[in-house]
Amino acid sequence: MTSDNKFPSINQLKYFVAVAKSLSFRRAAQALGISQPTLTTQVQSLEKTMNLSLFERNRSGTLLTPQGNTLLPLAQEVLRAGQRFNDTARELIDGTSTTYRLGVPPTLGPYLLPFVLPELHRRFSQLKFYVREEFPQQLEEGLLNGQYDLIISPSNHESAQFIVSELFTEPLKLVMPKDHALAGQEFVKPTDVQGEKVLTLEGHHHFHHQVQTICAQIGAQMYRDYEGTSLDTLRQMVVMGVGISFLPGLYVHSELHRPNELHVCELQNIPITRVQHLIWRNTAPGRVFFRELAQFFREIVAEKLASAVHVKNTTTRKI
Amino acid sequence: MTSDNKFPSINQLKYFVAVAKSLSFRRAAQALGISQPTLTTQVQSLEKTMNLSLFERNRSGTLLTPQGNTLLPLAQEVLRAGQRFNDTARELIDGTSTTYRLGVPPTLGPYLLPFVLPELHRRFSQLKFYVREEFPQQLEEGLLNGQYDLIISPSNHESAQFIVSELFTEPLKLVMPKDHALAGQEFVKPTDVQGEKVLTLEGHHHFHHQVQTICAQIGAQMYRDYEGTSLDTLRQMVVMGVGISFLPGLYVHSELHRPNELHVCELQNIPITRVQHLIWRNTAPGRVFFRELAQFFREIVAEKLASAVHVKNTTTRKI
DNA sequence: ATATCGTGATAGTTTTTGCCTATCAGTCGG
DNA sequence: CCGACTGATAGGCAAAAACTATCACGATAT
Repeated sequence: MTSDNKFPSINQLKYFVAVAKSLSFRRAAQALGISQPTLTTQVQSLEKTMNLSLFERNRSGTLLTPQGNTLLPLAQEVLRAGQRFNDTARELIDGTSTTYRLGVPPTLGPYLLPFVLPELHRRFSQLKFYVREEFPQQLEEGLLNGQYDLIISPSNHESAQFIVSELFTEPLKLVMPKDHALAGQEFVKPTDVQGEKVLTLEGHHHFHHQVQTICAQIGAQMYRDYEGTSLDTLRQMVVMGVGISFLPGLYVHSELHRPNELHVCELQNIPITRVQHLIWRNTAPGRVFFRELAQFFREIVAEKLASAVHVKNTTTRKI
Repeated sequence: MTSDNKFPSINQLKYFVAVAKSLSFRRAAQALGISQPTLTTQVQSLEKTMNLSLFERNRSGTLLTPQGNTLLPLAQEVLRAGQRFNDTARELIDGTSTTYRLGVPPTLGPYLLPFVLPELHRRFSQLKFYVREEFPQQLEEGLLNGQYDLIISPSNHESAQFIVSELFTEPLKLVMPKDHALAGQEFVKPTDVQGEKVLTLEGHHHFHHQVQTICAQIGAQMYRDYEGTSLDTLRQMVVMGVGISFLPGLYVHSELHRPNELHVCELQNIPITRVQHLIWRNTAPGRVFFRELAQFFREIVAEKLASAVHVKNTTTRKI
């Protein structure tokens, strides 16, 4: 006796509406493609569960009761909502009209997605991404627990649960003030950098660890007193002469339109890069489409950002 | 292949929402009071008819797919619409929370309903009437074809399809200008009226025919050149001295608050009245309540309008 | 008056659907 | 590596929903 939430079935509501429209059980049954007795019993059953009369049966014709009159638009609203569900479901079938939750690292998203997403939208006008920026570690965690459907991440952690598709290789450029002693060279000898103060982002950026590794490798010292919270502040600190730094190729490509501000170069013979991947759960039902999507990413990047990054002709691989 | 309007059942949507909420088939099944295999098969069936995946099944846990995520609010909207249907149906059960379409003659409605409807609303706060004024002939036609649920009418045509419940008897008052020769008497001898010009409403008012009958009976002449379209214009014409007229007691009671304008009297020994009835179809499922309703009408009229009309202690009778 | 046609309701039967129990096959944490 | 968890599957039964055939009644035309 808590709450008799005995819902009428959608079919019964459909039958109710059909009879209300034609005011004839026989004609309504024909329109519905069912037999008249079925229609009669179903409507009776609906009336019984609702405990009221929807129709006034007359040997000649059928009329809506005042109650039926009141309930008719509500029943139609249920059917309309069902129809919307159906229509939307149909659109979603092939995966190109769906909204995916995409996670990207903050040091990549703003400099990559503006080139890629508009082009994807051009190809699949109904395809949408809900983009969120987080550090790679949280991205992977979020992908695992369902917060994301897709992430882009530099780490290709082996995991039985992920499918990792390599997108492109991005160089890390060495930047320094225009008036720096090493400025002017396109390639700088690693030995020249020894002893330089290298600035980087705060610790939980993947970028931080990578720079740390590089510094250890070439004997440079990381300047830990000032760690930026964004690539923009990092650039500003370099401009102000606090030190030198590494900046992702896509950032340089996107943001350094005033080349006189900084000198951009690379380390000689030591290609420093990071590799970005598109990653999804191997259990994701969208995995077929995700594989195509990764390919689209590569194609678009190869087309639009060839000057900044390198796209291997890699096919998706499972790790 | 026209349109696969294979609707998901309401139950399946309910199951979908339940699983989406708890992200666990077993817990959702428990919450729904069904077994886990049933839930699994129903959700699978839903996915199959929709031809997409709503959930990503992982041996440890369950996640919504992007499609499921999109469809979830739509499914909830269907359920909410169903809930509204249910809630409304529950309110409508006893008939006192329903909107009834009530038809009344134009010579009665404005002078009766303002006294009755507020009182009915006081007793049944959810009871509503959609009131429409028409001539009695159209009222009966409208009642027959379902345009009205209830009508008030002076005619008590015998009909196998109607139930007629007498409400009250209303006198027709004789009115004349203050300076008329007969003014001043409370009862006028019928013979004195012979030769008087009697004004009335246009032909399709029931009122017209009744006055016609009376005139023939007492030997007065109907003045056919000016037939009013409303009781108000009729009154104005009498005030202007065009002739004398009969006016319904309830109209006199409602509108003649300036008694010096007109003299109101009655014919001696000839009680002229009209009887109003509440009428509904004998097939109307609301007939039990309509019977009560007629009784309420009589009680309210007896209480509020005793000075203007007469209520018999009549019970409902079938004609 | 009476036969005919049209209405929805009913009876009896078959098919489909929904739900159950029992069990399986993976995954995860200790 | 084991036990505890996940959802999926198989088989069976009962309820729901469908069908055909027929009925009872009212309206209408003959």
